[in-house]
Amino acid sequence: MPLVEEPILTMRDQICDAIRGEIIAGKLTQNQPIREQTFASRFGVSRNSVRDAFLQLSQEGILVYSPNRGVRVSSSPNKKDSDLFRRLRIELEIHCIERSFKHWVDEDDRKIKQLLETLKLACKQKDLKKITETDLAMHRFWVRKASAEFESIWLSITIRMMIAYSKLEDYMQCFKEH
Amino acid sequence: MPLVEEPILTMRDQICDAIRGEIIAGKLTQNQPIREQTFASRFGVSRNSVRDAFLQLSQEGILVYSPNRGVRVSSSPNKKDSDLFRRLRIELEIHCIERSFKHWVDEDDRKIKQLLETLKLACKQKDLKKITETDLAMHRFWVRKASAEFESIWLSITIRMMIAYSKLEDYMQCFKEH
DNA sequence: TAATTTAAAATTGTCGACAATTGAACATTT
DNA sequence: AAATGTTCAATTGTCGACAATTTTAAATTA
Repeated sequence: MPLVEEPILTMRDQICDAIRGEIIAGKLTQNQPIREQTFASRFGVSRNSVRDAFLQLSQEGILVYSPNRGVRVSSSPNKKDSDLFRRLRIELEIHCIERSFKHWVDEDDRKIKQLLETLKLACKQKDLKKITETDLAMHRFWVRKASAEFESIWLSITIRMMIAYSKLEDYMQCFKEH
Repeated sequence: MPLVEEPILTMRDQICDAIRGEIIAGKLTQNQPIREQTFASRFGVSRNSVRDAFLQLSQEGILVYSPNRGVRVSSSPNKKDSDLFRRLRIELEIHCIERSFKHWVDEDDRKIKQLLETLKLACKQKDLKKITETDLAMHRFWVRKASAEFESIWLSITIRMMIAYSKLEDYMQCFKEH
């Protein structure tokens, strides 16, 4: 039996992660409509599971849902909005760190250190896709550690920022904070 | 043709609103499991639509989802967490007000004034259910006016607060702010 | 009796089929 | 030609059925 309960990945979560990845990687452009059948065929599942994922991602804000018209990739927020998202995100993360500080164990430390190394390497290589992915994974790790309750809110906010910014400076800045 | 486009209410949205209402009204208690079939029968729809609503409410944080085990009403956050939620909520609402200020029209003013009257009355009668509902509707109104993008995040945060607090003082305090 | 195993019932997960809605191309009217 | 109406294909919405999983209850064993 594992010490820390690993979260069960549902089909829906897998599809969500895949779509998020494609959007962050820039494979899907802004306002592009996304069809249920396309992804159903790609993953070899029925439309129903894809539909679940679409609804979740809409709630998350990375997709925009219109009744009877399906979903499209949401457009990036303006400067003021993404500044707000950044503030909210930082406030949330600080809270999560404080909250999970006392439950911190060596295992976690190793995990974070490893992710930091990956991030450092990715920064040097200026591999934006990898930087984004690793950064997301790292922050997500300790937010989830604090509470699964926070994870969904945090993800909603962060994912919107990620649509907006694809600049290297932001990630350099993130180092400082760590 | 209406001047302002009214949002289309899907079956899913209707079910979500109903469940939110029941939770806020205290008909569903903390950690109580909720069955798909129960609500499917109640609304006269198939389990699929109810399932969609459950997933959305889980993403929102008012329900907690476990794979293969369904959903349960989430438990109320502790003091520190709900304080965080309150800060985030206020920051979001201020942003939304600033954002939508220039697009404000008389129609909106009337709507808000009317809601405020209802709220005042409810406060005098100490009708907690009605206070909560009206307060929610009012704030939601101008958040949505600012941007539908914000609405889901705002709702996630606010709904968590509402689970936590059912005190009158909070609502009296909200007056001051208006 | 307490612990374990087994069987059955309840519940969620997934699918394919069809209904309802939308969008686009084409035809009709003014 | 522009506006309106009509058909048809593509897409989403909903349903019922069955598979997979979990929970509950009963039976068995030590």
